[in-house]
Amino acid sequence: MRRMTEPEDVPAIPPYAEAVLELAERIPPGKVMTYGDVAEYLGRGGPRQVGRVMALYGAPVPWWRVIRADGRPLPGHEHRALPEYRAEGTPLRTVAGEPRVDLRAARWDGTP
DNA sequence: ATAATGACGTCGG
DNA sequence: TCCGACGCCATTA
Repeated sequence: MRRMTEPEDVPAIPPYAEAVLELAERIPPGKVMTYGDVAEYLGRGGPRQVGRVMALYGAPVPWWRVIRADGRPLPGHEHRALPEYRAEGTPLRTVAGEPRVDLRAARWDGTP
C-alpha cells in the first residue's frame, strides 16, 4: 500500500538547496561565482548557506564553478578542480606559485 | 520554541 | 601571508 507520507529515510532536498543547485548548473563553463555571489543573486540566505548546500548536495553539479571570494579552489580538491579550469579555459592567475581563479575575469554575474 | 552547525565574508592585527 | 573574532541565516536536533 501507498503511504500517505513520503518515507523519512529518503532525504528530501530542501527548497533553498534546489535553488542553489539550479543556479550552479547555469554557470557557464569558464566562469565562476563565489558563495556570496550565489546568495546575493538568489536574494536569500548567505555564503554559509550556499556552502552547506554544496557540501551536502553539490556533487552532481559543476561544484568547481562555485568558489570562495579569494579565488582559491577548495582545499583538498585542487587536483579535481584545476583540470576542469584548464579544460574550460577559466582565467587563472598564479600567486606565489599557487594557481587561483582570476575573479576579475572569471566572475559570472548571471547574465547568459 | 531555542541552540547548534557550517564548501563563507570581512575586518583587524 | 597567516590567524582569530564576529556576522551571517537555512537547516537540523
